[in-house]
Amino acid sequence: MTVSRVLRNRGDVSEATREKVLAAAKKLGYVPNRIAGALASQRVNLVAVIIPSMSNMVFPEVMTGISEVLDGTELQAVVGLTHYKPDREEQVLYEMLSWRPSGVIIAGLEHTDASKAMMRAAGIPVVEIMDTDGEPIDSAVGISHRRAGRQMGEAIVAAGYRRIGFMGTKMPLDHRARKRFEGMTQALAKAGLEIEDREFYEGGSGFVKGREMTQAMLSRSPDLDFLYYSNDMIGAGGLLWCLEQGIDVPGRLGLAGFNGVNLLHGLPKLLCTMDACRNEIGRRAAQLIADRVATPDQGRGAIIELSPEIALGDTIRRAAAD
Amino acid sequence: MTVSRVLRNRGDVSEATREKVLAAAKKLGYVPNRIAGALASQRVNLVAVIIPSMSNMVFPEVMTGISEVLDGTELQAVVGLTHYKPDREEQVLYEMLSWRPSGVIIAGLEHTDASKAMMRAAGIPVVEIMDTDGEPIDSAVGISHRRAGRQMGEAIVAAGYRRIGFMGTKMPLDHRARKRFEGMTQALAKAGLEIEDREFYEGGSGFVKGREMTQAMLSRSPDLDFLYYSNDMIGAGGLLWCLEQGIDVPGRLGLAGFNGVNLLHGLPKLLCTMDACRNEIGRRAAQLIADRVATPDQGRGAIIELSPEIALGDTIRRAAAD
DNA sequence: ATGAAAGCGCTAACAT
DNA sequence: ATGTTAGCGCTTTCAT
Repeated sequence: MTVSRVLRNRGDVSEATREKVLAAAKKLGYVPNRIAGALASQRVNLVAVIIPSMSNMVFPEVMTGISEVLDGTELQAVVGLTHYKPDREEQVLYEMLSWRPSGVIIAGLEHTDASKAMMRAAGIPVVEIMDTDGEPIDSAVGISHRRAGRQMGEAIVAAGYRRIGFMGTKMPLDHRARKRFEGMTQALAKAGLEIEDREFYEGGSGFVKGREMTQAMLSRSPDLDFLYYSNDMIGAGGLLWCLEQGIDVPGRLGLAGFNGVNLLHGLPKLLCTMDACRNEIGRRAAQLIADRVATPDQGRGAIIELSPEIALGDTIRRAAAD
Repeated sequence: MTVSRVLRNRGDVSEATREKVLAAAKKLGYVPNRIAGALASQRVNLVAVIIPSMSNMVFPEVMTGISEVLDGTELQAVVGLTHYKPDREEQVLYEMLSWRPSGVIIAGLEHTDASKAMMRAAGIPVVEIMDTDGEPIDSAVGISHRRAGRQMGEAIVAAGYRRIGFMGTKMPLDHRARKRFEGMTQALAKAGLEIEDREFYEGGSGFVKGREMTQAMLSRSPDLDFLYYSNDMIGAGGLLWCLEQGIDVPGRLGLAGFNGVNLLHGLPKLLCTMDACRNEIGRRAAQLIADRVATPDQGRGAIIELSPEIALGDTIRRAAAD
């Protein structure tokens, strides 16, 4: 009836009745039932966001980017966490699609066949984020982690380092970390080098982890002259340890991380890193969805590859050519 | 029809038909429409989680706690962000309640009258988290920030510090930070002391912010012998700066933060802090909701106050009584 | 500018 | 063990 029209600011309703309805609604604490609304209208203003975790630095920032854009629209993000498990991802996706969202933003390009089938069958815009090394189902926004690893490898070689150690998470399913590692390996190989030592850890990434691993690796392989960390948190821990030991960074030993975590600016030395473009990825992905919702038959299959630069900081030698 | 029964594992269905239905569903990529289901059954397995932000350390950990518990149930968290703005909270709440969730977990005890009315009228379990200094609408899980501030103040006084400076966010609406500040002031007053200098900042909490503020405050008030930071990130920045300046910490100058951010273990010195019990708050709140959903007429109005201890660390003098 | 009626895709209760 | 029927609370369309 008329009430419905008022609450959606739709159709022609006289100002008088309009106000009357609004007043009554407020007094009764009436909240409309969107479930019924969505069922009747076949429209749901929800965007499913499916990401591995909230406990590292990266995804909260992606979420912030998504919110920045969606807050300017009718759309609402709904988050589901997969904990890097493909079958959990499948289940979360199923749950979310059962609410018939207007779009899906999902981390990564690797999914189970069932997940892919569901996303294709859903008939809604799907944006795969973080990574562009692979074949997206529909659209993608991210960076090439393989290239990121390669660029860092090239920078390390160019700076004159030769004996490189690697530290990362023990996560066979963190495809992006794997791709960075592959890129780095490839760049080193081109210079006739190999990773000399490596160490993998489980659990949260804190400073302590970085310290412990660095100590372990350097006592095992004291001749290393560069340490590449798969994220900035452990890199920062390693940096603090090295400085305490009086190790000359970046002269005797170079260090680099990944992610470009701004919160860490303010360490005794600025860690060499590479921005993962977290906020921008979130914003661009949300924009893609918003545009597709507004204009359903445009922009399918868009691929946006961002190109972060290395931030050299103070932990890698500058101008080795001098 | 029967299909519905199969997909919900309900009622008596023969194994044969069951399998047939499942196979067909999988092949067609069929995902049931929960909107219709929810409308028909008047049950929605969603829990609305309403928090200020995702970009500091605290709420992602609360979310992790919530997920840990909810993952063992049929319930699903749906997050809405308020950015510390009461009217945005009201709007987000309205949006979420319109989906008729099974429960609400909301940060803080301060809400607009309209928000409170909505929550009371919703007829579902509501758990207000983080804070217990006030009157909850229904249940609450948190710590007393006033007491936390007081305890820290007492510890500072007991350690023999006398000239205290405070640094916090310029956030009139961060009630918990405000309550901690009040508690601290009160404890100092009892010892005849006052905060001698204070500084407030805007924007993200990074190490750099802590460094800059510490430098500014100490050059303005060089006689301070203790600095209390409203969070660990800026405290860590301050600590790093002080150590670089060669300031004797905790001898000449004591430092303390708040939150108990484990990621920061591994700094050159362990920052004195107080755990905000983020993960446990999330878990207990989720448990409260889960229990109420299982047994609707039990546990209304439960108030769980957690009692974190001060973690002295290395930045406050021990055993001043010696 | 307002009212009336049909139906969105399920679940619940009741047949069979 | 399976089929049938009547809504759930809205939106949409058509009528007034």
